Amino acid sequence: MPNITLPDGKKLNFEKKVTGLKIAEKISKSLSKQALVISVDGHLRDLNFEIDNDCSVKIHTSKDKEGIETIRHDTAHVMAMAVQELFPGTQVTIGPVIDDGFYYDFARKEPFTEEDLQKIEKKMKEIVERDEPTHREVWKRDKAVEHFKKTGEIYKAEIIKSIPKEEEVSVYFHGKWHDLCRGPHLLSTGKIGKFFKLTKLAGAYWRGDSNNEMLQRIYGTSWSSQKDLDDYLKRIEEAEKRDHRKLGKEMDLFHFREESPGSVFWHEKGWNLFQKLIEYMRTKQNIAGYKEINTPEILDRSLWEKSGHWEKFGEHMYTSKTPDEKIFAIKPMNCPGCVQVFNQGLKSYRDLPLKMSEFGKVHRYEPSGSLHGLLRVRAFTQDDAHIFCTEDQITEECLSVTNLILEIYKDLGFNDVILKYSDRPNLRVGADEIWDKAEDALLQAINSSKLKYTINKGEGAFYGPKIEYVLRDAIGRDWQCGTLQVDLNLPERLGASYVDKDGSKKIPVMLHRALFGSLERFIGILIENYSGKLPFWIAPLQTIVIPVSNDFDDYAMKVHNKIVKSGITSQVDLKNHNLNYKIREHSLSKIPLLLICGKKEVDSNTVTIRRLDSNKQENMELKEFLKKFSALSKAPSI
RNA sequence: GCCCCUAUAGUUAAAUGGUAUAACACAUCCAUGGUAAGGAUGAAUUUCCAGUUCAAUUCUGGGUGGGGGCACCA
Repeated sequence: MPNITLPDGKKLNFEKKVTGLKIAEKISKSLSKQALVISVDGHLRDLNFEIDNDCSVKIHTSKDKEGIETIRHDTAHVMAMAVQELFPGTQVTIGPVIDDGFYYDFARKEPFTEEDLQKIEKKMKEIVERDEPTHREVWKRDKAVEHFKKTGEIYKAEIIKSIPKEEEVSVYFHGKWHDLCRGPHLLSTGKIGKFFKLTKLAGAYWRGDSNNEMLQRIYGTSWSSQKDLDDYLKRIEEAEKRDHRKLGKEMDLFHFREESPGSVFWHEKGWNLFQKLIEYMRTKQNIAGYKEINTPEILDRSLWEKSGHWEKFGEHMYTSKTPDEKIFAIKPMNCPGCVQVFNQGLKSYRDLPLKMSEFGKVHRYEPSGSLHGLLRVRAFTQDDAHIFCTEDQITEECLSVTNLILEIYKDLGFNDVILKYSDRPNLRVGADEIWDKAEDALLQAINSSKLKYTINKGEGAFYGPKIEYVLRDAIGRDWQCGTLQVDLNLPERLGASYVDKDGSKKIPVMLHRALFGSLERFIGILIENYSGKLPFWIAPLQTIVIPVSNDFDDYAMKVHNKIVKSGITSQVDLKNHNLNYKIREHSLSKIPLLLICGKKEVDSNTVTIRRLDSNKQENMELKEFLKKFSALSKAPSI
């Protein structure tokens, strides 16, 4: 007779077979009400799953990840039910749980509309009201395939074929409606509650493969209380408010236009931010021993053929034919150009490691559907560098790249960084021994960095393993920015070599690295992270000087000129508006410092500071202000 | 690239088979002001190409861009 061990170690003994629900009832009335699913020896089961052996269990409520995910999974089922009731002939395919919600993919000729979503939601509420009971059946594979084929559910039949032989084929019923599903599920449709919302319509390929037909996906979210649902919707709204595309327009940083989709038109303020970041990086890299170079944007086709890009990357490359019929490519990467710089003159082992950096603007013909503001563009500037070194130097160089990245992210307010490590893919170049070495070296560097990391098996580049640096922003989103790749291929292809101690020619290892990745993308991330309120040292426009009335224009100009001389970006606002108006206007455009100048300031040779998001006034001598704030114009670590 | 949605002034929005409204921004004038919108006046617009129609910004088709996803991100 089953002996049930609870998470706190307590044991309960039952006379005969028992279900999760019974166990919950025995523990407490409130638990039996809140119980959603149960883990039995680590396997998630329905609450009416019959237990007849000794085991450990944990009963899940909406407070657990397992509980809330089951609610979402059930909501997906209820949605599919509603869709099939409203639109007979629609086929269901898959409907998994995702972060904060769920989706279900449907096959139907006519597209769903926004109004359909309302109808579906209404129908879902009806189904919740009907409180259809759930029950689970295990079917024979053949019977299941035949059944779903007969009912016109071709996709389901296909899914069954791909279920591993040793797994059961289970079918869940909610009332009469049923779906092939692994489960577990709640006891009835009423249990999901009413705190759900269908959020968006989308297309999605069957089995995620762009060669397959496109299905219609409906996304939704589902929670265990109205408050959680409201909080979630609020969170989405807040994230929309910090959208860099919106803020970029409002703050007059940049714009995009039809003539060049995916390329940025930088305005004065945005370009200032861009240049500040480059200046900052340049300083950091000089300190770290990099030599900055610059290589041509347009290079002859033959170089790209030699490097392998023509073949492997050709469809993403812009090309250009000259009047005399020569074909050039606009560089999609900086590496071949950099290797050519390395190739100038004989290099000795004493020159290694040789770190060459380049703020190189590259162009890639990205698929139109992937473009997204600054985050995915067709023309962007990489903070690129290539480190030529020996195999023995890989670990040390990787470690120093990692440290540099951490310093830089920290200066910019990102302290939460994780690594993604990708090792050898099936399709690759180079001998296994070299891969062994490269992977060991990278792993050593990762381990000594003490950062958390994940392994992406087989996801490395064809020419070598890589690390990707992922930072977490102020609202918990992860962004992959920096990357470090070991290249065992390109130096050889382009004939790079150095003279070793013994006088023999050797091929150097090349490390590709980028810290921000793309300046454009990083600026997008920065804007969203700070909601546009960038720290003083990096702000696109740091101060605006405002005279209290026109009588003080001269003094305001004088203050402005001194500020500009001290290296702080400043504007002076002499427009015909009153003080309140100007303060409101410039606060909304997120200028960190407003300097007010009136009679008081003129008489005492001071300025009155108003900081963004504060209504305090600080009066200080102009000299003191210049000293204090030009120091604050530097990055924290410089 | 694929699916769906979408395109009105500098921006954000409204309206209509008979060429369009508002707010903010902008310009001029008045007001010269002390920490988040002072007042008056003014100028300015239907994404492009076809089609239907007496008439298209509105309806239909297509192009292009934008948005949400999918795929892609070497």
